[in-house]
Amino acid sequence: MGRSPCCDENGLKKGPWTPEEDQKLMEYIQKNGHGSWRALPRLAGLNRCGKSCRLRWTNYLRPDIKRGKFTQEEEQTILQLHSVLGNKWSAIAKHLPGRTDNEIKNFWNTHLKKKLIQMGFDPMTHRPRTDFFAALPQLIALANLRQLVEQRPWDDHAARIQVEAVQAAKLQCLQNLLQSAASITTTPSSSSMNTIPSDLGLLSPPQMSSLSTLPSPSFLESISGQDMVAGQLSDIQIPSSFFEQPTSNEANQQSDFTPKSSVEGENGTPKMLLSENSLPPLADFPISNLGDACGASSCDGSSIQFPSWPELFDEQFMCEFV
DNA sequence: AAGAATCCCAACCGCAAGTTG
DNA sequence: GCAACTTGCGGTTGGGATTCT
Repeated sequence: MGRSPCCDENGLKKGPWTPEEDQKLMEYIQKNGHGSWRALPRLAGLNRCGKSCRLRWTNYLRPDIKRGKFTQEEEQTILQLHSVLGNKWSAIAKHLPGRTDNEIKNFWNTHLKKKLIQMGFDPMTHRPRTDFFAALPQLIALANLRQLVEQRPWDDHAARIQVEAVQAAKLQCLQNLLQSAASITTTPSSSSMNTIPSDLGLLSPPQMSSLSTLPSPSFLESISGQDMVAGQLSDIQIPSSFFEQPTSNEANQQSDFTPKSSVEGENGTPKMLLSENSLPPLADFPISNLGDACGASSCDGSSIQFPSWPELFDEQFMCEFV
């Protein structure tokens, strides 16, 4: 179970701070500074561990702390900094005077992250989500709901959503297969024909451009009927990096967003990562789950089971693609 | 009105980096 | 160089508040 909690030692108090404790801590620090946090509780007459005192001070009692709702400007700043720095909350907090890393982290986890996901963006990369199909059932359900509300028969617009979705699913699948083929030529010992490792490299830019009809935020916006996703868009601005090709700096940052275990092979040699000029991976979507209400993210680095060719591609589609 | 579900955030946990002797 | 100690950081959680059914 790991080491025992520091505050369990000597029966030190845990949990919410009382106003009396706050008062003691504040008075002591204002008088003497915090000095050694470990020694502070004893000197201040508090039955807490130093760590608890430090957190209470830095996250709550510090006089320069700004409380209350985050402003639009702060929200914008957090989004921009997060797109560059990732989950470096303390670094982000340095750019927001009066805000603590904990507060920013909470705000991110409870508000901004959800907004980005709802808008179809990957909150870690700040780029359009590649597992958009995970949200497809919800989108279709919403389209249905809208139809019910308006008491109208299923209209062309909603039908078009389904057509586009199927088309995009096919493109997605095709890309996976192309990746598979590429991996076979480069890694002969790789997995079986029907199991595509999701950490493969990407298609080259020309190949990618041929798949550029895959869903984008504008697509999401278009299928929203101007009121579904657009409602979310109205109160949040899209970070400037969303539709740009990644810069080399961004590519370097990628390692911050990716758990080391999924980046490095067992012997520590790096597996194929995003190339500097590539778009984000499109292969994270488990096709076999199409139509299921999936979780918020499917970027789990696991393998993807593929259905057989005939199930997915009719001749007409292949002709269109070719 | 009441119970269930969800949201929110203060606080905790544990790891890693930095410091000291 | 090394071990012990301290501090900082990011992820996670418990439980109160709020909303939904």
